[in-house]
Parts: sequence; C-alpha cells; structure tokens
Amino acid sequence: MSVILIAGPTASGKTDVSVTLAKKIDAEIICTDSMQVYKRMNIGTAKVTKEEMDGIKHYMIDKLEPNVNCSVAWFKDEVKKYINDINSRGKTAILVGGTGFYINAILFDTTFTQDTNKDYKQELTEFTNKFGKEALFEKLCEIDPESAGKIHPNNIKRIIRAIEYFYQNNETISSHNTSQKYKRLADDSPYNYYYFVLDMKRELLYNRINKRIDIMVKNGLVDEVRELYNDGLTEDMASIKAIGYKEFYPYFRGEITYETAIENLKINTRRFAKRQITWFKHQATPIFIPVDEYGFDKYEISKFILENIK
RNA sequence: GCCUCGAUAGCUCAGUCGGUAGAGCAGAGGACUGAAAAUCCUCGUGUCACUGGUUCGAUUCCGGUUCGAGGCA
Repeated sequence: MSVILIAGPTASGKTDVSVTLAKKIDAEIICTDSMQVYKRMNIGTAKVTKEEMDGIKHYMIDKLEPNVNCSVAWFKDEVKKYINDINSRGKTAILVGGTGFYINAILFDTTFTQDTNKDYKQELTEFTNKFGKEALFEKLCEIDPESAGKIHPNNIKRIIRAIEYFYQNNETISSHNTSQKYKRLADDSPYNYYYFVLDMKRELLYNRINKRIDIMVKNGLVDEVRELYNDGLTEDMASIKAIGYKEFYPYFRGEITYETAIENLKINTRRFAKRQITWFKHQATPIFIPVDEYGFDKYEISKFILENIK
C-alpha cells in the first residue's frame, strides 16, 4: 500500500498543491489535521472549501463536534481505514496536513493500548493543584526515574501522562516510547510512503500568515468564533485551543481589545509554524520542497512530487 | 524665534555617582508517541542620534548640530 504525504507549516499552500496532484493521478485526499476534524470550525482552520476540493474526495474533515475531544489513537485508526478503502479501490491516498504528531502515528503505526483513564488524570490534576507540581514530579521520580530524567519538571501534562501510563500498564512510558520511536528510526512502516514538506524562507511564510489572517477576518472569522462562544464551548476543550479561536475569547469577555486579539492570533500562528518546522526537521525524514523557488506554482510543485515518487 | 524635555536592542523603556550596557515584548533554536493548532525547555540581539571639549578613559559631564514631543510668543 502506498501513500503520498504533503505536509508543511500552516499557510504553506498544502491545499492547492494536494488537489492539483490528486487530479493528476486520480487520488483521494485524507486530511491529517487535528483541528479540521471539527465541525463548525471552517474559516479559522483554513479548511478546504467545496470549490477548492474541485471534485476530489476529502476525508477526515468535519468528523467531530467541537465539544468532543479528538485523540491521536482514534485519528490513526480512522485514517488507516480510509487508506485501506482508497487503496482497495485502486486509488492512491494523499495525506495532507500539518499535524506531525498524527502523521508519525499513522506512518509508523504507533501502538496504543487501552483507553486513557480520564478519571485518574483528573485525580492527578487535582493532586497538582493541591500539592504543587514539585510533588507531582516527585511521584514520577519514584515510579519511573527514567522518564523523570527526560521530562522537564514544569511539563505537567507529560508528567501526568507518564504516571497514568505506568498506573495502567505497569510498564514505564519511556520504554514504550523508545520502542515506538524505534519504528521511525528503522523506517518500519506498513506503507510504502512518499513524504514531502512544503518549505520556504521564513520571512515569506510569515508574510503569508499575516495576510491570510487578515483575509480570514474579512471572511467572518470573528462571527464564526462568536457562535462557538455563545454556544457555551469553553477554552478547556481541545477544539477551542485552536489558534484562531482561543485568541478571541478574552476579547469577547472584554479583557483585551480587538486589535490585541488579532495581533495575538498572528503571533501564535507564527510560533505554531515554527514548531511545525522543527517537527518536520527532526521528527521526520521528508523531502523538503522549496516552494518559493518554484514561484509557488502548484503545477511545478506537483511535477516535482511526481518526479520523486517513481 | 525662545524655553523645557527626550534620542539606548526590531518595539516600549530602564540604567551607567565616568571603566562601552539590561528588562518586557517581538524574534531565534530545541524537545515531543493517547490534550499536539496542545504542552514544555534554552538563547541573544547594540556605532547607547551626530559632532567637538574636559578626562588615562565619555553612552554617562559640558558645548554645538539634527530629529521628535510639549510650552511660551
């Protein structure tokens, strides 16, 4: 089974390139994006529109209500099913998206055992609020010194997961992570994959981000977010942690100005793009395509991709 | 025209009783395996406006110039 991956930071032009390529080779597209799965979040997530799809089938979009939290394990299983289905019909699957963590889970079939224990996680969160993060870290040091050496004491989220993992599996998360990471290092994938990342000079990317946000706002982003806000969706939900959404909540509450909200949105998007680039550079081994050197020409870029998958 | 205040990092500013400087923000680098658009770590950035003078030594003190803000005419 073979898949083509088109990844890259936000605003790098993935949608355009992927549809152009899909039309060329009669492929179908699966979105590997942690936020485009949510319904009612269209403008802010830069979700493909019907027109942009141009007749190409897209999957993993609008799969969840914004009040349901997505998870990698679920996402991976869903994508796997779609890949199998597309391949069984003799078509190629193109995975398009910027969530590197999800992409790796799919590509190297990360093993996820039993469901997470939300109650226990909640318990640990309450413990932290009561006794402090130092006490939480102490706990981890006792049960899993190896992980304690890898996870920074301030990274409460990771510490909780490590403790939870040990509690559930009686095995340290560090040994689990090592075995899963090995699959990537050994390039042990169930798929014959071609992995591309759209890349360009940082300054150009930042200009595109700033411009795109202005367009999103013009297209009604604020109204889209306000609807979610008015419907009682709160900032602790995974969906509302999305960039383009969380920035407006303080504005709706009157805590910051409209201008500040927009500026925060731009800053957060730039930082996000930077983190994405770091991921692709170090947690994956893709072929980087300097799209600026191709004049952002989707046909030229598709041509390059085709030349590299033979 | 005169008077006063200001000019220091990309931005907002602090500071140096004279020994060439530091905060916040912006920015850069990194980690990452069931919240990942999340979470977390590390790190700088300089003709101290220009020009004379005093001084062993001036970004700092004194004079002039330029620019900006305010005041008086």
